[in-house]
Amino acid sequence: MRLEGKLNPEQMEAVLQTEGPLLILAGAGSGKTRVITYRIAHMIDKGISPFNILAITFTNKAAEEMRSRVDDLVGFGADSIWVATFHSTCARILRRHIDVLGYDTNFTIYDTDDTKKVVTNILKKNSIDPKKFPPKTILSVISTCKNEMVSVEEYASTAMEDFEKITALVYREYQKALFDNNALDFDDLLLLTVELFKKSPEILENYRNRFRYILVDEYQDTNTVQFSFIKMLADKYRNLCVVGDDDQSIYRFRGANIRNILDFEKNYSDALVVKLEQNYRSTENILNSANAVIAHNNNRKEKTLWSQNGAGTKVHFRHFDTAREEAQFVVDDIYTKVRRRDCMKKDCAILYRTNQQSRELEEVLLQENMPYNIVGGTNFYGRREIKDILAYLKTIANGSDNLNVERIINVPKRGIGETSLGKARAYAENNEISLFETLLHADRVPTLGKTASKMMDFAADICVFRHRIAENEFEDLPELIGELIEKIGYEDYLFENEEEEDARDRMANIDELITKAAYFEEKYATDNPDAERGPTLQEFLNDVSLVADIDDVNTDADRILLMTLHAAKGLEYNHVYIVGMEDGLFPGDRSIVSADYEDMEEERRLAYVGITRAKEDLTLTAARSRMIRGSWTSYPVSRFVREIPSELLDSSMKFTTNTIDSISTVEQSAFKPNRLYAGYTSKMVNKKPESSDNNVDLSKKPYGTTGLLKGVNYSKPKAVAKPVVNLNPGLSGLTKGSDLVANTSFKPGDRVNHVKFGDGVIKEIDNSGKSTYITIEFEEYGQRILDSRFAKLNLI
DNA sequence: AACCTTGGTGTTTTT
DNA sequence: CACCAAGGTT
Repeated sequence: MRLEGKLNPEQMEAVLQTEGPLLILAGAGSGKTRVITYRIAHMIDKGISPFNILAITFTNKAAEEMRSRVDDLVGFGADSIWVATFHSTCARILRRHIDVLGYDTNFTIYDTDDTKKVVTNILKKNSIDPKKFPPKTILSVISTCKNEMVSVEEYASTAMEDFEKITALVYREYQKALFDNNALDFDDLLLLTVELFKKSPEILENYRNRFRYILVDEYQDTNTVQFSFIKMLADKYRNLCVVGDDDQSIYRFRGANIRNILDFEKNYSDALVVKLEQNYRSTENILNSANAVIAHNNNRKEKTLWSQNGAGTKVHFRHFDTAREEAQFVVDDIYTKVRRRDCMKKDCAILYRTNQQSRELEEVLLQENMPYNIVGGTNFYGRREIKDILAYLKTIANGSDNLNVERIINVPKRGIGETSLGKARAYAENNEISLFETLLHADRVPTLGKTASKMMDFAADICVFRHRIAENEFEDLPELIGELIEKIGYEDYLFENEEEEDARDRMANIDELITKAAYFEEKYATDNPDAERGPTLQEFLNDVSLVADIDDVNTDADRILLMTLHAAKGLEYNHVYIVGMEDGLFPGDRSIVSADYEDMEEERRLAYVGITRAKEDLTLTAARSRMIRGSWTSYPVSRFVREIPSELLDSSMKFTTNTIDSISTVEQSAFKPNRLYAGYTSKMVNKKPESSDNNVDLSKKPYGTTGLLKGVNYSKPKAVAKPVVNLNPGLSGLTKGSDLVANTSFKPGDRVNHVKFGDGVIKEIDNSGKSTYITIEFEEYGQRILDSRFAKLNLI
């Protein structure tokens, strides 16, 4: 392979340095991916076995791209390089060895939804008020602990305040619950791998010898446990190359430790440091704008990015009255460019700070008939029907996973309600067995009655699938999923319980899941050409649990792409629009009021990332008011816009100076440091901007919001209140409704009092149906038919 | 047991 | 606004 003429001197230096610790500080657009791929290709050229190379990327998409580009360069062998994300790398390692830590290798990976349910259950069990101690907050503390490798004991020993003590308690029970369910959260994947390495030096040695050459991309976004993982692996051969840009560190909120990159030279004193400062991506106006913004940060490695791409057009800034007008402008602008053949739709990206901002844009795009793709937001794998089917598959794969069993036990409806489930749950706990095990032998659970057989039928169905998988009876994953849906009657269930249109949409989603499974089979066959079998169910579930939104984006289709600034990292587009450039939105109000200046610096880095995504053309927009959380809110123009020198800006706004004084008085008045929110709402500004006449009905879209999504009710069975009148004098308290029917002590002609309808006379008692229905003529409410199981009646 | 309505609440970004 | 949990109704 020839390197001459393909790389600049710094890039060349990085590529040729294959041994020892190496830090590549790669500015935005400086040809980072090119350096990485050439470096790997060069290593293989030199005779290093691809089998000994580990490359960690941030997303699966980046991994795939890296592999295919190395493949293009070397022509063969690239498929034996281990290229994967931190999380999937650890998941793969743990699938082999986690039994060392007492877990079973068929563990389930819990997503944020799942972990929130676990914590909510723990709070309930301990009668802790979720209002005072929100699960989300507790979880974020637990996550921080895990990222920082702080064990339950360590955290508990330092816990002083109430919140910390509660969190310590929940942390302990949470970890136990995950263990009992044989489940891991995202952070566990990293943490337990490090623990595994500590516990078993042989296993560590094994991987050290395999991964003699390690490369980590996006190093600025690694956290402490990831650092530890890498360090353990790299310590023997010390061939560690890390690539990153401290100015693009945007994941502090999830534990990324910028010191990892800033202190790399301290940790590896013999490290070679290469700086890539020539930008090949953007025009000078765009690059200089980015440089000007990021220069306002203090905590950074000094560097100056330069470009030879020519000045290009200025950066555009447009200010609108409403978010709707802003969206309309962006869509019209793209439409005009596309019509003039300046670019294709897929050359355009619209970026925003928060996912909810996509809604307004989506409405306009639909209205204008512009094809688009939204990255993330309402996650495909978060949809109810997908979670249901996956919960079945996870139950088939891992019988200890109580959470997923609870999700599906009555979906589709099997007549197993909260009361019976509560009994089974209690039995499982008392006997220290899993819920699934209990269901399998539900006849041993006292007082379940007929529900026991329903439970056993359910458990038996699952067992049949397990057995058939073990016997290799399924051709492939799509066949397995197809038969599962058939067996449980999921399609009928959807159509019986929902509007036809909604049910159809959900089935379309399930078809999509089956398509993904088929695609996974295909990819597996390509990646493992010598494999004698297809992928296992676990491997599929692994993959599904660890996809990032961005991984699924189809870049071939000619569509406008919409995504958050975070999702855009690592990507580039000819035409970039960043919407919602408002102080309060971007930077977010939290970072504005925060006492920690790092919060604002991280927002600024995010702005830097956004700006540097643009190659030719960058447009920034803002709205004077927009609907946020149901009320109209106004924010001033973002400081990041004002940090761009005016000579680089083509602006509709009159800047007098680049200070806060250039904002109108009304907007300035919003800047009260002691207020939680930096904006003001419709109560303060009496303006309700236009709406409606060209509104697109979003409710027609699939997975509309209201009424469709029903969570599983995990509420603890509460003590049953004594009925006003014991309808069944033979039994004390309430039992199953059907038992009451025969013994009802009312008869036609009786005068009764109803708790809500007042007094009345019984006209008729009908017990031909599944319950007893009492027809009563009320004095004030007229004739009513009440169900004897629930009606609270007093004989008078 | 299942459904529907109400009310209270929270808010970035994501593997 | 939009989501969820709790409570009431059939």
